[in-house]
Amino acid sequence: MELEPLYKPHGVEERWQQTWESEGLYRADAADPRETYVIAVPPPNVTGALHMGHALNGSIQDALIRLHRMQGFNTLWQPGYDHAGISTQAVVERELREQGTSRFELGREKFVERVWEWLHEYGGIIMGQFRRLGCSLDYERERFTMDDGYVRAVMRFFVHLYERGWMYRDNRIINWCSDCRTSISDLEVEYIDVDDALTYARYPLLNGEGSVTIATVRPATILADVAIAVNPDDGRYTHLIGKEALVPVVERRVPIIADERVDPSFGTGALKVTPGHDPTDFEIGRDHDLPELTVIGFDGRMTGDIPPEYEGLTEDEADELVVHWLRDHDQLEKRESYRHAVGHCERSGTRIQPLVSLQWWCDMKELAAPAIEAIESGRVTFHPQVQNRVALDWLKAIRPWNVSRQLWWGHQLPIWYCPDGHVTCSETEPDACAECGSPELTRDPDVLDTWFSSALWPFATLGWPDETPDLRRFYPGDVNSTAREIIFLWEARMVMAGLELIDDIPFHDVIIHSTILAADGRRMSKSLRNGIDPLDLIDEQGADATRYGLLRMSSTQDVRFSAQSIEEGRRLANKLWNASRLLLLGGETEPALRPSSLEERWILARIDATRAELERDLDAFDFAHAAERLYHLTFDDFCDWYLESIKPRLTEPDVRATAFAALERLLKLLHPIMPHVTEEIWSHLPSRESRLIVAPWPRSAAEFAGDLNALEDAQTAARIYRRSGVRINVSGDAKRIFEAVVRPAENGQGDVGAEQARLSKEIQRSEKMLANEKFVANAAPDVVEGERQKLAQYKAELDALGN
RNA sequence: GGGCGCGUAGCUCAGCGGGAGAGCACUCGCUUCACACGCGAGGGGUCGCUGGUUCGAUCCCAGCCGCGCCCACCA
Repeated sequence: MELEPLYKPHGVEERWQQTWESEGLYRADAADPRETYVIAVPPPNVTGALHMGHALNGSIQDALIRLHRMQGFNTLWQPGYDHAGISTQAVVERELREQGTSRFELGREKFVERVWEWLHEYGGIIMGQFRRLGCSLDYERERFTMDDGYVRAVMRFFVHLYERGWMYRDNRIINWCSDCRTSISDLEVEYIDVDDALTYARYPLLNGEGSVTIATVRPATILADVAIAVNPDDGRYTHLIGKEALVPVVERRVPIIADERVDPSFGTGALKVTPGHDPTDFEIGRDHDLPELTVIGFDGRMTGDIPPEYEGLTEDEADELVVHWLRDHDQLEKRESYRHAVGHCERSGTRIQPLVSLQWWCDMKELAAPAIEAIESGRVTFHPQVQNRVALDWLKAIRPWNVSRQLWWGHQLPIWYCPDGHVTCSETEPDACAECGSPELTRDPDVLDTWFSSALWPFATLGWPDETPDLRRFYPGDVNSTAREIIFLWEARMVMAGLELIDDIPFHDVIIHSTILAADGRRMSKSLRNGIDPLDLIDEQGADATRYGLLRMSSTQDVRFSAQSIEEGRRLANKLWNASRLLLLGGETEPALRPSSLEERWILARIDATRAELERDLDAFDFAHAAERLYHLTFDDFCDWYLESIKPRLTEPDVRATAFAALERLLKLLHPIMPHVTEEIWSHLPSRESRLIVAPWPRSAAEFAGDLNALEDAQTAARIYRRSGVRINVSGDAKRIFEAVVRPAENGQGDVGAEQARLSKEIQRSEKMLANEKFVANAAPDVVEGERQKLAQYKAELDALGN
């Protein structure tokens, strides 16, 4: 094969991806007795396409998987998809709308069929895109949160919780999205600052003169008022507690009650209580046994026991009408502009409507306790560590989870009702009501929150609830890597579910990776059009460059996308390619460790030291430093010093054999991050016993450790020569290296004076420090000793310059 | 309102108690027979501001200014 001077990833990468997969090298086998290393991929939405977050996370997980595969672990990287209830349903509904129909016209059964059809046609493309990134997932194991086995796991989980007594049905206030037409969990509500008007309305007091004024941003909800509440310690109002007031418009008599949840400093200090449409009011209402009136329906329009002119109005229209009424009746005190945070559905962007609704809830307290213990004891650790606290704070303040969704796409609740309203909970369809034996059963139409099934991912993908060999072998897993925003939605719930159902944590380490922001520092988003498609990067620069770049720019915090980092990766791939060409163009030689000189032992020591550092980096999930380290090992150590220094001797068989052996090790270290170019080069090397992807990770080479500083004399001589033009005396190995590395052309640009001045300055600084008695007395001995050595070094170099 | 984090070279970021670093960009010199997607040399920073601790502070502490994220039922 012709080795061109420019490495072209296109074609090469696809070829290796196909080879690796078709040779079964991604496969994990439960019968393989070696120690396991397991990662379950965060299942992407089945409707989605690869974005920057997936690409970074894929690079992270694949680096870990490939490292451990080479280290001899039985590695499993589990692939699959999430059915993504709301967004998938929304995608198909949009298509139906475009076709002039709707899911209601189709009916539930037909609609669900339609979703499956849509998915078969357009869904599930990301695994192909992960392949293009070079991700070594065991693709034959692909799972879907809606496949038959998985549905069984979800049903089992629900029934388990029901039987535990943690799953209950209750009329409570929920977050209603009138666009998605479903409730959503607290975690899916996004608070956005909104400019509203704060309306001050006078409520006349009954049996007496005067009125009490309340402030509200939602005048329409006045129609559902059932009380006025004041803080018991608010002296302005204590005399009113126990009295009654008249609600405007509907002229309802309501009590004035005391509750410490009322903030005296807000508005007038008097709160209109609307349990049907406000979470705080709902709590107050429950504690004071107040009725829960509803005046806004699931469609966002006015409804219920209201004056006829309000029926069917939108909330905004009703607001206006109420304000008119107040003005007409001289009960409008004032309106002022008011900016505050209002909950919106993070998916549709619609303003959340707090509504009282009959829903299924999961009490999380007892599930959370073992998860808290697991994190506090360190059995599960988040990286970076600060996230442990974040997760713990949430778990310790955990609230009931509204798990039912008013959708058609998802896992329908395993709940049946008989005509008498008895509840039967069963994994499979029951014949009769568990309580009264009635055969007339109706299944609850709701489906479960998507995250309910996601919580089972680490073990449902391995066959749970069956005791499969895979489950026994590959559970618990090792690592889970994900974005920060799903710590609560997913990570915490996987830990809870794993501990509850299998009595063991699902993984030991959770990597919370960077969010890659656009170059302008904002989130990448479709609407802002500031996103970058990772597939474009792969096409333009190659998967290796993309992987390297993403890891290089990653951090423990959010980062701006850096095109330069990807570019750096491309140059690294090209550099490796050309370094290999240098050796290969001289003909094949069997790799063998036969170092006969200082510089040869030195590069082996450098590679080994980098191996150890790299292992530490990856162990700490510090991918940026891992990438940086490999870059410098390749460019500086391997190419600029080692290859340059042995070039004149590249015809000697032992030098060549050693160089190939050193290159082998270099390729191995780089493979987890840049799998394709390394495998490609590897395939050109003589005597390959296996693919690089499954080649053994280099063992530590302690025998070369003593040669780590071996190059120093030659490096000092070269540096002085290049800067000053002065050739200082070196001998032996150092002289040979010097001659090989320094080119005659570099002569003539040196400036002796500048170099002398620089050294003199350093000497001055060092001498001043050492003359400080307090420094010598107080500083750590090794620091003082180090400073003395530096001074001696500077002086020696200055002497060498002929001073 | 509570919590967390960040402000270091033109850009993107490391460093986090003893000489201010990397990559890119910039300047200069090299058509060196692996690579000009290269090699060598260099310019560029009061390390957000103000105090404090220390022999010594970019690094620790306090306060301030600016930016970001998360959590939270203030109508």
